[in-house]
Parts: sequence; C-alpha cells; structure tokens
Amino acid sequence: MPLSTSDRSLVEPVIRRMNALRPLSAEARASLEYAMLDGLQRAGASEDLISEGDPVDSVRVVLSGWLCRYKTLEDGRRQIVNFIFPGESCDSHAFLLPVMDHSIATMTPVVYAEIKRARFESLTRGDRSLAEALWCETLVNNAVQREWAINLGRRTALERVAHLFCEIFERLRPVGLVDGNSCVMPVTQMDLADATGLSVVHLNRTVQELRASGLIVLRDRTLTVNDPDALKAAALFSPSYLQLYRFS
Amino acid sequence: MPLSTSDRSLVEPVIRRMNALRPLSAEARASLEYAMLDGLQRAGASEDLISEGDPVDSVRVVLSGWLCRYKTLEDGRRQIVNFIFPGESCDSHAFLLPVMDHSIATMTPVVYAEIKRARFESLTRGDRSLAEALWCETLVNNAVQREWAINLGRRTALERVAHLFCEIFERLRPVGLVDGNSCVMPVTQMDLADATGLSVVHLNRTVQELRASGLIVLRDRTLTVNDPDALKAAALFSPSYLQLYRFS
DNA sequence: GTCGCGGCATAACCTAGGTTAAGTTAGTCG
DNA sequence: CGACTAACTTAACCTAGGTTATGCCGCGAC
Repeated sequence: MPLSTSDRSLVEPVIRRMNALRPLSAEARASLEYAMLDGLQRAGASEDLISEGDPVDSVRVVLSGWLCRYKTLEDGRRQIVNFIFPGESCDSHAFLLPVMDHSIATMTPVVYAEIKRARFESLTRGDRSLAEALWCETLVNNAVQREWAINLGRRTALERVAHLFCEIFERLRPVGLVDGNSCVMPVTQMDLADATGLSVVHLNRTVQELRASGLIVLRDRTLTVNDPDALKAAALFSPSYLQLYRFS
Repeated sequence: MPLSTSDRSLVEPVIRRMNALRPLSAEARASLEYAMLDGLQRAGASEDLISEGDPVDSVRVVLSGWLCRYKTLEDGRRQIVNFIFPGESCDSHAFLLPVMDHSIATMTPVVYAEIKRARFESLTRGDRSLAEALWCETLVNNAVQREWAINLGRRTALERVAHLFCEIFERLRPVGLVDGNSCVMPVTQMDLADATGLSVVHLNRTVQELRASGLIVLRDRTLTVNDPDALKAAALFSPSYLQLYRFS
C-alpha cells in the first residue's frame, strides 16, 4: 500500500516531533508512519475518547485538533489538567496501569491514529530509539504537569491565563501551528476557565484585562501576541520545562 | 560483602514496593538490593538534593525520611508539587532529559540510595521486570500530579488539606509507616501551605477547622484520623489514582 | 539563665476572585 | 424569517482566603 502525499503530510508533524525528542532510525520512522496510517480515526468536537476508570488497550496519536485531559469531582467541578496538541500522543504506555485515572475529550474535531497495544509493543520493542522518544514524551508531560501545579497554586489569575497562552504558543510552534504572532484558539472561555482553575466570569474579566493592557488580541478564535516578551514577563513564563531546545 | 540484617530491613520497603508495581525476578531483587546498599547516603533536613536547572546523572531511592519536589517563581512564591516518601525513587530516568525542571529538597533527615546512571542502566537493561516497575512508578507519579492539579484548581481549602492528609496516609500505608489510625507528620505548616497553595495563616485556620470538627488530631508531629471515611468524604478523596490495589 | 529564633496560633482587616443575574451577539434549526 | 441556544460580556454583590501584625511556646546557643 503506497502512501499518498496527503497522508504523509498528515503524520509528518508527529514524526518530526518524535525525532526531535530522540533521533529516530529510518526504520522506526517508516514503521511508525505505517502504524499510524493504518489506524486513522476521526472524532467530532466535545467527545470523550476515553473516560476515567476505562481500561486502556491502545495508544492514540493526535494528528490534528485539540484535546484535553480532565478530571471531575462528584459535584461536577471540572479541572482540565492538560491539553493535548497535534503531534502528541495520548496514552503511550498507559496500559501498564489497569485503568485511566482521568478522561480525555476532544475540544475540536480531531484526526488521530489509534495503535493497538500489541502493535505498539512490537513497534517499541523493535526499536530502542522510538521507545526512548515516547518515554521522553512522558517525562516532558510530567514536567508540564508540575508547571500546571505551580500555575494553579501560586500564580494570580492574570499570570495564570497569560502563562497558559504562552505555553500553548510554545507547544504549537514546533508542529508548525503558529503563524507569526498568531495561533488559533479554538476553545471556549469555559474551557480556559477549567484549565486555569477560575470561574468563567473571572476568566472573562482577566481576558479583558489582558486585552486592555495590549498584551493579547483574541478575536474570531485567533490569539495574537504582538509582544511575546511582554506577555512572558507578565506570566512569569520560562519555557525550559517544555524541553523545546530539542526543536531547533 | 554479606548483607547485615539491619541493612536489609532498610531497603526492604523499596523492594516490596517495586515488587508490588511489577513482580520482580529474584535476580532483579538481589541486584537492586546490592546497588542500593552500595550507594547509601544521608542528608539532613531542609537540604536541596538537586535544584532546578541541574543536570541529572543518578537515581535516588528514598529509604527513610520525607522529601518534596518544588518549584519557585522569581519573586519567591513556592509551590510544593509533590512529596517523596520512603520506598519511592526520585529521578528514575530523569537523565533522559538534560536538566531538572524542578528542585528536590529534604523535609526531614533522610537516608537514600544513590545509583549512578551507568549502573542504573545496566540494572534495567538486565531485567525487564525492574525497568517496568520503574516506569509504572513514573506513570503513577504522573497520575498523582494530575490529582494535585484538580486539588489546587478546584477544591476548597478544607477539601484540599483533607485530601492531602488522605493521600499521605494512603501512600505511607504500603511501606508500613501507618500505625493504626496514626502516622508521623514531620513537616511544618509552612510546608503544608506550600503543598496546598494556601497561605500559612489560612492553612492554620483550616487545620483548626479540621480539628474542631473532630476529623483529625494533629499534635506532636503526629496525625491521627479516627474516622478515615469521614475525612475521605470531606476531602472528596478517591484513592484509585494511587494504584494501591497492587499492594494487598 | 536569657537571648534569639522557628513554629504555631489568633485577630483585624482587606482583596482577588466567586456568584448571580441580565443583556448582547451570532449561529443554527425549523 | 423567527425561535432557540451557546458563547461572550458586564454589573452588583459577596465570601474565601490573603495580609499584616502580635503574642506565645519551646528549644538551642552562649
């Protein structure tokens, strides 16, 4: 089965990202490509791909669209604990644990590749570099999670929202989704509130404040940051935890 | 070099914990034991073992005492993002990334085993079960980090502190550090405040409130929970994210 | 002994952010 | 076209939690 050009361009960001985390052998690259194209899936916006308590038996790699990991309390309070962007994988190795401790939902329509556990294991067993790239991804994920902890625990509302915008920018950039000073922001203010631990009303107030101070323009689902350094300063943002040096 | 009984009892909780995460082969157990006893170290309270930005070239396994992972903002605001308890390891595989994204400090005097990267890699290369146990630990860690996110973002002060106490209890239990309804609580209220994202004053108020309602007794560095179910209910605590089923 | 200090406790006051409510806009479904 | 809904906005009000300050206790240094 020959690969079409359009299919290749779909999975290319994933290969590029993995390769930046750990240089992949040509064979690893090819077999990962095939595995992904074998399991292409689509989902609409606001769908749960997997829920807390579900057993895991496959790995999903996001090709386009935004997803989030979230947890809820009994009474409905919801916290988005992380976003998942194109080029990132969802549950790499998660099947080492019996069930999910959190849920994963789409925030936009999404294209992803689903790789079954057995195939995934033969992929990673066959090539050390791929396995290491995936583990690096898990470690970076862990670092992001820690940054979210200090974000939620110690930053003010303004710093928090600014920090989230900075992080989104820096995570979208290596997969080619930042265009100059702009990127898409295809999520509702409700989602942003759940990600920053704020109420929707206060999230809106904070966005207005960022707008008024000229730090951001957010209109038509597009975020523009004219002076990134100023936004970073307002956010107390330092990108080292994202391990971006790997993407030159 | 024969192992003394006292040395064995020191590393026993680690072996037991790893074995619960993944059943270890007899050889894995023995070589891990030797590697740990080879690198025994001590540290006093309130010492940084490693700081944000430092390169990592060894793995530390905690044998006794409490540590924490923390991050700070430029202006000194500090967030403890996780605790590290006896039987847990610090930086397993962290050397896959170039530098630490956070710091690790002792909260009490600590005994730990330091295993150099090369030796660690030969240990895990030699035995798949040990490697898997350590990766499981990383995944559980990640799950704990997510729970901390919802704790900081969505729980009230009372729920947060109660939740932290519940988690500490459940993490200390499998390594034999819970005695009936009590465990040691060798940290200052300042530390608890930094872990829950509260000010010291409000942490103190909250502890008073938990005391007044009869949910906890905290005295002489000892925490007693007479009615664990009541505390769990107040905390909206559900232990599944800790993967404790593994420890019977 | 007492000086100094770190940890705990409590009170008075204040503010960041939550809550409730209402209005606007824009898109979708008949 | 109008009805309905989801997302956003703004205002008024309120409270959880922060800040500042003061006092107490216990302990180690001298």
